[in-house]
Amino acid sequence: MHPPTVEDVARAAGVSRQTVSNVLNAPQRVRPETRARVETAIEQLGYRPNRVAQSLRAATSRMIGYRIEPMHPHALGSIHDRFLHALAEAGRAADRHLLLFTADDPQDEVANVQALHRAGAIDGVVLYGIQSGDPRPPGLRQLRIPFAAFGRTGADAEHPWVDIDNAAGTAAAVEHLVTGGHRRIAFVGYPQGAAVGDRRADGWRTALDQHGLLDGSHHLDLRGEDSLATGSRLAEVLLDHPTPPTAVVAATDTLAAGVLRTVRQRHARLAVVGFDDTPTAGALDLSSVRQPIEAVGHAMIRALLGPVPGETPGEPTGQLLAPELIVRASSAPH
Amino acid sequence: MHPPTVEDVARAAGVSRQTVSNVLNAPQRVRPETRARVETAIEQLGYRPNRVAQSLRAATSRMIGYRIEPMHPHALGSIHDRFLHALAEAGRAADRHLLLFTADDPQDEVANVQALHRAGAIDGVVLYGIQSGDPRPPGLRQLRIPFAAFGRTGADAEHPWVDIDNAAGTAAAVEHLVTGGHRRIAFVGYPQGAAVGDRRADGWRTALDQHGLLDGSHHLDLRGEDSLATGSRLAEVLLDHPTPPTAVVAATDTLAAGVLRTVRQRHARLAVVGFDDTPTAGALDLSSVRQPIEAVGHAMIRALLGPVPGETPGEPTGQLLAPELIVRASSAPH
DNA sequence: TTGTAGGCGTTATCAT
DNA sequence: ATGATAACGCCTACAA
Repeated sequence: MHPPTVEDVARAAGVSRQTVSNVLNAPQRVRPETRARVETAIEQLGYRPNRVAQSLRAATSRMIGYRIEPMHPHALGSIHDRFLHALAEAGRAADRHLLLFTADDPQDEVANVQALHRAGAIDGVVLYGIQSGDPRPPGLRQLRIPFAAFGRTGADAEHPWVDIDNAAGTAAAVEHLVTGGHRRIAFVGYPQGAAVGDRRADGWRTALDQHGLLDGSHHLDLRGEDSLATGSRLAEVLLDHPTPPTAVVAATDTLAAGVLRTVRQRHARLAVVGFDDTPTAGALDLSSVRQPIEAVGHAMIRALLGPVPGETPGEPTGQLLAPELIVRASSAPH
Repeated sequence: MHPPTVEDVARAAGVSRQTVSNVLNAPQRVRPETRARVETAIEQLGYRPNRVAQSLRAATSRMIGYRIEPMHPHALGSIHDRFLHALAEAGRAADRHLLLFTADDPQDEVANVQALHRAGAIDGVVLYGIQSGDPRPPGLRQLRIPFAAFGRTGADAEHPWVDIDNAAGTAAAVEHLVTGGHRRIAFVGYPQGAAVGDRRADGWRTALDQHGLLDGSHHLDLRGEDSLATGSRLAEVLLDHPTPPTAVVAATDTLAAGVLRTVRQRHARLAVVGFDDTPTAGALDLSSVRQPIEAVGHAMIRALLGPVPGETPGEPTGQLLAPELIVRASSAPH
């Protein structure tokens, strides 16, 4: 009826509880003969150590908290799905499971994390959607709750984080387009001030500059909210310019999709590269910068389980991962 | 340092551990005076009952397992995000948390669930992406592990399930279009044999029939894989027909988006309604049938925590929820 | 190499 | 109304 316990296994194998425990936790200390007997009993009974008892005993839940946010209704597709799966997969490799919880806002998130941590339900937490000046890292640090952040706040020296090298992504897009013969390459991004958006703009600008293509291209840097309509509208602006670009680097696939729509409507020629490699990109045959999310997942679990931040000050706390450009038809040389 | 325990609270309040426990679990049995003292101590120490100890004691983890699948790369956007959040939110209301795990396939999923259940890590599991003939429900039933399924397998009498009334969704779309004056309304869906797709086709056909509009509309029922390209191609076929439809009901937003693309390219007039109300629909101003995912989440938690299946045979085990049509510009009357 | 004892934090049972 | 005892299943000493 109830799952078997060490006691049951011990009885079945004719040994004591502790020998069973030893077989599992320190096999070398048990005579092969006895071990075999115990292992057979374990097999036959289908015994699994009770994780709850283990947790109580070890004062460790082997659970990692993760706040699942309501979906942004305007986002055409995000990498959140991929991230969560990658995190779960990375957790499996480290014998950790994810505990999902909800919260009303970042403050509430910290409060819920504290409650879960005090209750012994989680050992730490992974933070997603980090913004500049995000209150969660300092909050959790003060509570001395282990965490790792996906993204940077601007004050990241004191806690573990993992981030994508956004600038490298747009730079790679520019390289690719320059190689394809393009000389006037525009950028369509979201408003200045958003950290991620600014870094993506930086990569574009820097790469252009390295090829001496930056002069007089101020009209080629357009910003707006992250939506299909905005992408569409900004593409109109670009195409209507006397010296229009021949290629566009977009800060997101959503913006890129908007650009593509205008391009198709006007039968214009304009190479486009997006960012994030969402399913939308695949569907539209849109070249896109792909974030190495699986690697991020592993890095975050490692960062979280690694040395406690603050204990060895001065150590590197962060990790920057390079994205990869996926080339599709939208940026094929004419 | 370590979180406070009942012991600490008891000491602080000058009572025994059990009185503290009583204050929390049977307040009426404690003298108001004492209770107040204990509650103050709890407050001051920030005491939270240790969930792990509670679980060990109660032989219940208050955790619900959920397998997170890798994202389908071709899906333009799915309701999975919404579903997972809804489930977590519903769980919160019932003092349950979700434990995420991964698996290679349905078989592996059942095996992992069994392991987690034996280990006391989860009390039950929620099944997503149910297919006809899905092996998971019978597998879990045999293992006597509580579960609830989102969707139906075709043999659902013996376990709790929650499903969307897919036929009602497409029927509502047809009603809407008929009201708008349309007489030739096509259906674009995925191949026959897929249960969900067939039900959506059924709703379309039934509603058309009720209005006497079904005659000679065989050429208006087209199927293909769920992709943008397919939607696009099938729209071409429809528009090229001597008596083309004036409206289309699509089985998914992805297919609908493909239809829309063709419509725009050819400057054709064709009302379109999609299914799932994904972010894509919002971005394209596409009317779409919205699944009541939040309600599904609550229903599933209730179903899971409800009476154990099989104990009271003959009871209704399932629940069918009606979707809602979201009207946008794509189906506006001409 | 194997067994005995104790305790992780909680709560139900039973006494006072 | 409150307190002592025991048990959930496991594991880390320590003892034999």
